[in-house]
Amino acid sequence: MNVIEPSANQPKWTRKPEARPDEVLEAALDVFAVNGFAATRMDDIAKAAGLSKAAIYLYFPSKDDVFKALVEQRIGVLQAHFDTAAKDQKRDPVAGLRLVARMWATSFHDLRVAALPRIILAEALRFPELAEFYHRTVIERTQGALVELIQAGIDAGLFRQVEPLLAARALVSPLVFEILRRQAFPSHTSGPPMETLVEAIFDLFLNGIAAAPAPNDRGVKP
Amino acid sequence: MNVIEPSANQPKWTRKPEARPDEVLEAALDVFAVNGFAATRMDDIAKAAGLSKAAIYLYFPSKDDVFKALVEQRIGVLQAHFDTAAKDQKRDPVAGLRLVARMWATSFHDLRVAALPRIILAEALRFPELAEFYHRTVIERTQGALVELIQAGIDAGLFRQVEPLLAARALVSPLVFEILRRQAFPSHTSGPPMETLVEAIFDLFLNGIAAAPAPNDRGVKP
DNA sequence: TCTATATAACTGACTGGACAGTTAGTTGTC
DNA sequence: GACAACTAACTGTCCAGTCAGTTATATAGA
Repeated sequence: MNVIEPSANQPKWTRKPEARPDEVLEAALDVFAVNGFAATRMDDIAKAAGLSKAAIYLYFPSKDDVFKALVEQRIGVLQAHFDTAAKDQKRDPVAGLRLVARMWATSFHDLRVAALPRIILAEALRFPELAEFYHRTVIERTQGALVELIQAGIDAGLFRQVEPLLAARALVSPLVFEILRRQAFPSHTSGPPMETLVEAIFDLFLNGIAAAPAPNDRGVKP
Repeated sequence: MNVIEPSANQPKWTRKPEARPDEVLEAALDVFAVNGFAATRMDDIAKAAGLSKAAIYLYFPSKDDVFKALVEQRIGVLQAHFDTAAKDQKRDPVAGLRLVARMWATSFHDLRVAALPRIILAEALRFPELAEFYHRTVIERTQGALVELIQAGIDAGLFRQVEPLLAARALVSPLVFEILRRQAFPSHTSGPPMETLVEAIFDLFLNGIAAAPAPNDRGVKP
């Protein structure tokens, strides 16, 4: 929560005005992440950005639009990561899947960004187009990449003949679940750090889809 | 969305007044499920219950309390199912786990009830005590039951030496995920009905934790 | 280098609508 | 006629969005 302050006192807009929209979005992310959408006041965002509420309306037509712009900004970046990385790895499906899982963890290392999926979920009814956008840009693409990798693994005889889409969700859902869980129940967030957890989830997943003699069988007691 | 109407027209309170709180909660469930918490007006609930807004305040002190009462009412029932069933099945962990998964599907067959987890997730920040209550009554208990079953399975040599808590979440999360997904992205809800999906998810899960020669290996192509 | 003027960036104070919660009074029942 | 069940209309507050005005910057002319 970095409130932007014009150094100490006087010069009120020495900062470059063309940076303003991004500053507003940065502040908005801080505030939305803590309060969710509905409970966030434009005044809060303004204060966090070191501006007055009216100034925000110079750059964004409405509160809704601030939120949409924020999501598009952060999600665009995130999603680009995913599918370039996935494409690179078509040769080695296991490595590809592991990479996607790890990127997931690092992408959501910023807790403010991790709050976005929760907020979108919460506001999906109010912003069907936004939900649709998120689905198209993030969910479908990630899913698509995973499905391809899993299918490649099946074709190569590395994985069992599972339903790829189902398997993709089996990998993603514990990760999403964990993110949501940590936010909704902050008092029950003991346990290993995200990175370790991702490895464990991935191992379990891999064992679930691995062809008969599990290639990764540490933990098995014969 | 069954609006309660005093049959046709006149007799305005021939209904038993002691049924009123439950009628209000029933109506509230209808409305909250569609609109979420914040966007639901007390007038909406009142209308759905065939009452005036003021009448609701005769039975509940505030909107928050209506919501809390609703959650407690619906969740209490749901959770009772889970752990009795789980206790019965300690002898056969696989059957026990399968039963819990299936009960899950049937419990959330009522789409209005399925909306509750989403709403709680959305409002967790606003109602930390409610989130806490939900965690205690639903999450911890379900998790506890699953962990016991999984541990029993490991002890019996049926399952690999996995982290039981992690495995429990690996089973639950795709189910929760599916429920949330269907609500947030109603336009992308093709695919098999919940029941079929639960079976598929369960099979995949079972393969993930099964001891070396998978006891359930339909789907494997040698 | 020093005003003067134009204009860009911004703000304080306001408006209007929505809605949770209240109250004074009405309608029905026994 | 006494009491329970209920309601219409009101109150107060909160907040998104607006607007009339203020403060800084850029440019120009002297």
